[in-house]
Amino acid sequence: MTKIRQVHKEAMTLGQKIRELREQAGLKQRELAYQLGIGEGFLSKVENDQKPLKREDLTKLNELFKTPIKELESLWLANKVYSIVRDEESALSALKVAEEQVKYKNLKNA
Amino acid sequence: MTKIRQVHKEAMTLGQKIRELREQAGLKQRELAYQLGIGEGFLSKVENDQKPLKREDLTKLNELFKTPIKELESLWLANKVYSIVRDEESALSALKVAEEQVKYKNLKNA
DNA sequence: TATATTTGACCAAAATTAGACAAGTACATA
DNA sequence: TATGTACTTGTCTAATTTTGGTCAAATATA
Repeated sequence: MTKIRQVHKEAMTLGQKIRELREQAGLKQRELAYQLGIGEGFLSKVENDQKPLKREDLTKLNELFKTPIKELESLWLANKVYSIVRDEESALSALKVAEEQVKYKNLKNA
Repeated sequence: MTKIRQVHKEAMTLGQKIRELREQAGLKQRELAYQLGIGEGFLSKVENDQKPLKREDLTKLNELFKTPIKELESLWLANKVYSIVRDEESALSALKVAEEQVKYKNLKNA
């Protein structure tokens, strides 16, 4: 059994994911925005990753779209992380270090 | 030629690094704190990664200790990242996603 | 008992968040 | 061409968070 290499692994962001879900559900921005209790302009920015979404809203999205909540949360957190390393020269090495720290911590309280 | 596995790769934090440098230079906290223009209590927190250091202070540290500035900056940034993913369940996957995003961005403006 | 370090409580100032709102685009089509 | 619909974007703002500490008291440590 050969392992298939993932050739084009998409670097999906939360905004892209939300847009995808919304379109699959056939909703307009205004409709989804209404469900979330925000304005359509704001949702547009969220989908373009120009504004972060409140964390609680992930739950609402999850109820609407029945997508694995872990995925949304992971993308949400990734956006936060990315926004602080985005224009840093040492972005990649910092991420590696942080990763080690997380792993190390997980070991300790395992 | 066999690849040697790194058995105990140190997950060094900025605080640990600063303490190491300070002790190697034979300085007391109060002395280094004075050089940096901060109180000893604050430096203690910095060394224990309970408070972040101002970024400019990295430069001062670098002048004092002649350590590669990139390393300090990377650790400094890593601390910021770690502080936001620290108690998140999806910390690791979020870091992976963020990493992909950084790589993707680097590709684009390469 | 000194000396060194840690910790908790507190704080002002600065930055970020979570939006609203209006104006601007894009695009289809009557 | 004009019009409508969907989306984007710039500017503004109040409220909240974070930053960058201080100081005194509590703990090591020698």
